[in-house]
Amino acid sequence: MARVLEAPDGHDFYEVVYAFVRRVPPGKVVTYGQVAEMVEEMRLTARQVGVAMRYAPPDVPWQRVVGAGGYLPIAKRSPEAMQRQLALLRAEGVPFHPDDPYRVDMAKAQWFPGPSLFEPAEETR
DNA sequence: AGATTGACTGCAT
DNA sequence: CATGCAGCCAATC
Repeated sequence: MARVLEAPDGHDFYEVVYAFVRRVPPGKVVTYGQVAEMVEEMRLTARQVGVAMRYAPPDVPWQRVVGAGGYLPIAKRSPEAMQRQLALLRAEGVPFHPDDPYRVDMAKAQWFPGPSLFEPAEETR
């Protein structure tokens, strides 16, 4: 049976991940792997970020975290959640590939943080 | 303490 | 291009 991981208490890496994701501006996205790298000192893996997103508080824009290459890996686990994410992203104006409506155009939509995770976003070229 | 699971990823087939 | 699988780390049992 698939066990459900308990929601984190809130004093671990989850909070750091949430703080980072909250900085992703509307219309932009980051990848699970990217977030893991940003919090590199904590030795996170993309999977852990996924778990963190699953239990993300309401104020965290979880939909702005996508899979590598702009795909939505959540599709395998939960097609419904994928549809919701898709709708939210489109509503924000996130660009998708013209020939693949299920794939985010990372070249245009990927967001990169400033030098510090807590610094305001810097201009993305 | 060992096995299992999970909003992942990259390489192999 | 589609599947499969091992590696990744923390939480659970």
